[in-house]
Amino acid sequence: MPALQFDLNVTDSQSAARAGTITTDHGTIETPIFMPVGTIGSVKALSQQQLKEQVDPHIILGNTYHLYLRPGMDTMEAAGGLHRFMNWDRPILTDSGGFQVFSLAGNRKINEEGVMFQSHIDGSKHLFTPEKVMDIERTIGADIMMAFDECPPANSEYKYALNSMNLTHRWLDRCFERFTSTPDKWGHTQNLFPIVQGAVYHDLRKASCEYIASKGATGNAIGGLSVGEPEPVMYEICQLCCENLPKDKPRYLMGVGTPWNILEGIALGVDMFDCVMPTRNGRNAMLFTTRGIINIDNKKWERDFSPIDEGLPCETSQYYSKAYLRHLFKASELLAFTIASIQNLAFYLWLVKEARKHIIAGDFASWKNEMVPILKTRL
RNA sequence: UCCUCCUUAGCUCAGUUGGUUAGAGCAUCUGACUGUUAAUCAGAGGGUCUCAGGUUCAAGUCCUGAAGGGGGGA
Repeated sequence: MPALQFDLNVTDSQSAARAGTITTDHGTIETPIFMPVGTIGSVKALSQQQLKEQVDPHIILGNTYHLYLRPGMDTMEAAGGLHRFMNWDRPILTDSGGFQVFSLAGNRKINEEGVMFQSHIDGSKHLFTPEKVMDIERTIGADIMMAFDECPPANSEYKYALNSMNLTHRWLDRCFERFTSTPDKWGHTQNLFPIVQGAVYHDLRKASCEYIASKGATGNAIGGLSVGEPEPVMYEICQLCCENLPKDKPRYLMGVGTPWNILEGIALGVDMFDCVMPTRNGRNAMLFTTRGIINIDNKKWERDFSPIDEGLPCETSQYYSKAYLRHLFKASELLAFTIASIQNLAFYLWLVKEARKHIIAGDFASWKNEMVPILKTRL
């Protein structure tokens, strides 16, 4: 079965930004792309219909750790995979759960074999190995499966980062071994993306990129960023990684970020992004708009009956006023979460689409430099 | 027009045998949130302790009276 295909359409003349097309069995993805996070088989607060009609993302995320714990693989198997279970016919990418095992699980023991951890739901003990994670991601039916990695904190010392990176590389070998020896589970092609680690150390990052590139995967990810390091460091490491990863394969910067993080990432050569920020912050009353950031909880919006974001081509953003949305938040109405999530996701998708247009037009970098201060503005 | 209970933050209420600067929850306001354990978390503002006297070194707390309110009895 043909693997995922990446066609590089245009490269920006002013920066390392590029526009491409990823083709999967569940449809094409135009890059650069932002992928909404749907951890447990749902982009929180949105129905699949709302997601398609109001946000229209080419691809969404699911999470191995969360889906494995609930509903569990028996149900996933019986459902015929996540696409059928949630009735989503576009591509799905699954994070491997490495991030969760290290950031969430209370008790965990890591060794060469894998990670022993306790469920945050009922405290039950589980073992994740690279092989097991591959099996789970096969069963979920992800179009893009992420390798099982260790995500060390930003302030890791060199020795820890080195050992962690080497372990991630050895686990990567095992991921590929399992991946290549098992068939696509549900009739569509599945891909495995490896993840660069190495914390903030240049030599480690470079070595990791080379190792990851040697696997010849259909796409590559940059992990271990936006985990507490200063923004300039994040950009610096991101640039180093982009320069050392294959040009002809999509590059995925995991977990990033703010709207300006995304534009800066695109300028450095990143093609794919995901982040909980638009949905989580949206549920906490923070709106990302074409004019800047709004805390819709603030009293200043109490009688502002203008549309939520006049500059955004999204029906929901025009249909409801700021004052009404503020009222919904103040009254703890569930509709608030839906509207805010639609606004933020539609804005993120609009942002990467605009970026793509400007890359193709050849003026991405100068457009980006104009946009960043606007995106950071507090309204 | 007899008895009894109550009155403390916007709301509902804690406040010890009188003893630092009268507290909580909710509400309000303001932040935070980056491969989702998050409709979460943090901070701030807000009080003539119903009013008027009195006792005391010291009164939200004890005494007297008034006002408003709840309950009960002729």
